Amino acid sequence: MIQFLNYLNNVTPLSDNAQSAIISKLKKAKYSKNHILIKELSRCEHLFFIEKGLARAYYFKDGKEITDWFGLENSVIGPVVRHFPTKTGMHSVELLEDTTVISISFYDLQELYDKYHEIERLGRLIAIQTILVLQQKIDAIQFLTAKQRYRDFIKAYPDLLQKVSLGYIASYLGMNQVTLSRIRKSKS
Amino acid sequence: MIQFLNYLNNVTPLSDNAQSAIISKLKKAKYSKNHILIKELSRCEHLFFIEKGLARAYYFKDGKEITDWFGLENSVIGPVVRHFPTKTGMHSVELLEDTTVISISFYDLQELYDKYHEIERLGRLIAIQTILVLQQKIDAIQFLTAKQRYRDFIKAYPDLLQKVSLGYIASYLGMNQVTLSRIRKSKS
DNA sequence: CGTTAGTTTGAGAGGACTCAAAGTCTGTGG
DNA sequence: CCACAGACTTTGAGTCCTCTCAAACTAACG
Repeated sequence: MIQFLNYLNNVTPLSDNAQSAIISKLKKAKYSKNHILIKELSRCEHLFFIEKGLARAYYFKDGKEITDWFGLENSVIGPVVRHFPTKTGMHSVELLEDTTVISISFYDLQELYDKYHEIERLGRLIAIQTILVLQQKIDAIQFLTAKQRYRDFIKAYPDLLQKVSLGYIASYLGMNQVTLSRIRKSKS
Repeated sequence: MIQFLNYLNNVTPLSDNAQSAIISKLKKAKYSKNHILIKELSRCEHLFFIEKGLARAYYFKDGKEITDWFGLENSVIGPVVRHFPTKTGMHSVELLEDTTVISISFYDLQELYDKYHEIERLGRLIAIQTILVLQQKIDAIQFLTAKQRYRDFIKAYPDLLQKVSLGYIASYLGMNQVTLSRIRKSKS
């Protein structure tokens, strides 16, 4: 569990009290590749932390699957992607490798928010980090060409290229899979 | 100031204590049209609430001005747009009408966060609202055509059309001003 | 090996952009 | 009260990026 606490302390330092309160609510679990960790994100009752492994969030848009988010090790699912109902429909999270996750129920989380001011702060700061990520994403979609977005992606996640199929990356980058293939070919 | 408190209470109900603590830190001011309310957002020391009037946030991208955000009455500047340094450079807020704003310094705000758990929660919830707005924006840019985005804009802000010049709206919607002009013409 | 998922390639279409010029509106000064 | 400068909007022509549809490959797995 130490890894998760490190992650949290890195956002904002927590007291020993708060830390052990958090620990008492955590559960660890291991799932294998292709497991659907979350069927319907908006109805998911838990927040997850990926200790080891890899995940992706996706949904359907006009019959096509859109990958929204990649969950590398040491990332949190819940605050990061939309965990609110959308008209778009199902938003799911699938594991792309054997993965160890740590979870806490939203019920317990809410209780911790109520009880510990500092945990509430933690939540605020994580939300703000998410805002920054989304703003960067907006900039990328709005101003960069498909080629530039792909290049940035390679820089940011060099190892994902091997692990993840082209189609997932293409939809993540907001472009057609065919387009990505051509871009990759034309490498330069 | 009651209007601002209503706004806040609407996000999450605040105790009388917290409310009067907030009130004691607020300042009201009135500025006229074209006034630059914030020169450099990332260095701005205050959070603003628009009680009456209209504002826009903008920045420069490759020499062109991009409008990022419109501040209608009852909206907050600070958490809503990026108030963090960006490589992009200057991010400013300009008033488009004579405007009454209520402000609080970030220093005081931090103090309130420290002192009142419930205000920290308020901050968290406002951040989450912002996340939702940004996700909608991403969906719009990524999946809707320029025409559709314009239509949605008209629905969402019907009165802004009269008040704001085309160029601002175009960049807000992530399209060329010339394109917007054609779209508007082709109405349907 | 055959079946299926995933990737590449080709041809053609369309949306949005750029550059450029013409029109329109608005406010100020003569 | 008119005229003109400056700002904003419209229109035209041409280009490019990305998409779609379709078909050919390739790789992986049972």
